[in-house]
Amino acid sequence: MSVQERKERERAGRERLIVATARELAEQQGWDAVTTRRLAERIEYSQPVLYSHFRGKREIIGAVALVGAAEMAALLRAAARAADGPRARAGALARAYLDFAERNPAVYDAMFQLDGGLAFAHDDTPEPLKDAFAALLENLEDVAGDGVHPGLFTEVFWAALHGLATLTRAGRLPPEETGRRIGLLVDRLAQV
Amino acid sequence: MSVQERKERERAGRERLIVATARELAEQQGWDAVTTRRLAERIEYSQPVLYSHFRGKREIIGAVALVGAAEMAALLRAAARAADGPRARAGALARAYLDFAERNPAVYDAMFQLDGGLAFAHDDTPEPLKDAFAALLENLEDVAGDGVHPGLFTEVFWAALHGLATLTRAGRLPPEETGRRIGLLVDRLAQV
DNA sequence: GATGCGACCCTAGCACTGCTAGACAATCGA
DNA sequence: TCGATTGTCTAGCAGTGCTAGGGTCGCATC
Repeated sequence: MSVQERKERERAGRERLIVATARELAEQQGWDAVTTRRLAERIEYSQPVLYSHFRGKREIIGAVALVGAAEMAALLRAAARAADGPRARAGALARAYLDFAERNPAVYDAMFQLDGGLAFAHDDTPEPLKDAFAALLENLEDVAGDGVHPGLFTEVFWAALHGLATLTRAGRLPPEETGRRIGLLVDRLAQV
Repeated sequence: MSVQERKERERAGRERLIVATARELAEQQGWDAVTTRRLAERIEYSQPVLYSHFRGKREIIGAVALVGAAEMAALLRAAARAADGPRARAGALARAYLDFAERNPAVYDAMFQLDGGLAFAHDDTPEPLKDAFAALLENLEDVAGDGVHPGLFTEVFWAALHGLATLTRAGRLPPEETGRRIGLLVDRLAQV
């Protein structure tokens, strides 16, 4: 029995290694550089080993996305905790969100740009994703305004942040003004 | 001389055919299905012909993006013209934008999601892209509010629309509520 | 401790991708 | 009519995600 447990531990460890290596490689050289061959070489196994853990490259991207979502949720909550008052919390949340996207572009891509084969906005949405949304929601409901559904407000707020994040990263928006854009956004969206 | 002119006309026509076919194929089966082989087969030429018009697949995507930008700019202006008053114009603009993204997902991807090798937010940004932004700007400056730079306001407004468009299309946001999200967004962002 | 079995992993290969070199044919100017 | 140039195609390269099959290792059993 203990032999089997050890094997499972080793398997789980190797799976984490795959995900961490994929993330690392993606951050270093972009997702295009994350090929199954290169990934296999870095973890010092052959390609087929990857497929004994994941159905394919898509699932690996999805796994990176889940890890990233958990990380982001924690960062968002920490940023919100450090702020005083609902409005300041909203601002801190927005800055933390864009900061995460800027510091972890590959992970952010895995979460929202690439196809990681993950379900969204459904009952079977993976927990880390729902939790990341919850981290936004619980810190925004106080500024949604009267008569506005907090969930809907959070969706709009999130979409705006997502737009800023992706357009900035793709070179569509000059990054120097990010701070002012956040200021304007929070100023207008957040009520009292 | 007229022979040369005819040849240039034919070349230009074939180039338009390539772009239109790429767009069509992408809308039908997604950009992944737009391979140089399939594209060449559809235009009834061999692959290398594509490379006599474009440096590579990237440039073809970029060409589709430019056509799309021109189309979008026209649609945005038409929608804005049909509305009465600054605020209603902003609303109409937002609906037209999301409508375009929903009706032409592949073109929208070419413009903002994929790498078409286009320069943005620079002096050498292609005219159609600058013009599409201008179409937003000229219909939003009246609702930017006092003391707010219209360009900055347009960027934020645009980012929010872009976020809604991409998250909705990727299944991250349920599409049923799109109308209410637009309502909330315009209601908060637009100042009288 | 030997043995048979099963889990595990690797080599090799498939069909596909974007892209290009070089041969060939059609068209043009003289 | 002939030579040169332009244009196009066939064939092939290196690389992609993914998989079938064989072989080797470590384990549970006798």
